[in-house]
Amino acid sequence: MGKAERFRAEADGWSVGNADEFLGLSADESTYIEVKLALAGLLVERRKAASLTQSVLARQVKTSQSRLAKMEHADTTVSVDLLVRTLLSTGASWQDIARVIAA
Amino acid sequence: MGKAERFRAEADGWSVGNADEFLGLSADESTYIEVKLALAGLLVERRKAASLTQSVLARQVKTSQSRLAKMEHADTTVSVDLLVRTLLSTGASWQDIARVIAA
DNA sequence: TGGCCATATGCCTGATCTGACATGTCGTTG
DNA sequence: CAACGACATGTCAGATCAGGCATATGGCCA
Repeated sequence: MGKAERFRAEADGWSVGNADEFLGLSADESTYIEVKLALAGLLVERRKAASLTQSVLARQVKTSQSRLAKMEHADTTVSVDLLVRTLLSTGASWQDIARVIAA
Repeated sequence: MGKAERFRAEADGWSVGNADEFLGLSADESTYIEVKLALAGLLVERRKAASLTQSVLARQVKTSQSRLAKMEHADTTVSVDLLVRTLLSTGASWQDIARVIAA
């Protein structure tokens, strides 16, 4: 990743749709980012639904508020791995995960 | 991870179902492993469907035969991240991914 | 049996990720 | 405006992962 950084800035605000050809991202790269964004979105959604602050949720899932903030923005320093593990520890099921990934 | 290693031995042969309480795995841990196994399975499936050897596919997706072998076994040194990226670069869509994760 | 091919495993090195702290921004409220 | 709470961002040490070489194992067939 790296080109993804420039992309991220634009992606803010959760403009859901097509990341696509913003700047020479291959189809695979943008799909990968979209998956991350989808997972990040689910995380925010779940936290809000439970009306928790980032700090509180962070404590519950054993990470820091700052990392959680990065997860919610699909920061480039956050892997799909971390997102999946964190979602699961918030009680999400793999069906929940599949659902958001399925667009 | 770590407990997961012992688990892996049993998981071989793709006994799909419940990894569950094999040895003190929390629900989250086993769900995480099941997701990995599902993705790994899809990878094998796709490779076989294209009748490629690990070496050939490895070259195509720019990795090594050994790492690909580990991916197909959901080895503990392989992350969900790598599995997802590799699947995408074999041409899988995120729907394909969602489908297998959804059990 | 020996050679060959496909796959699996061990291991090391460099790359990337994770957690956490410190600090910054923004919005609200007294 | 000052103080506060919630969220965002920069940074870095330590942890984990990725790539790939070397080698091992397991068919298969002459």
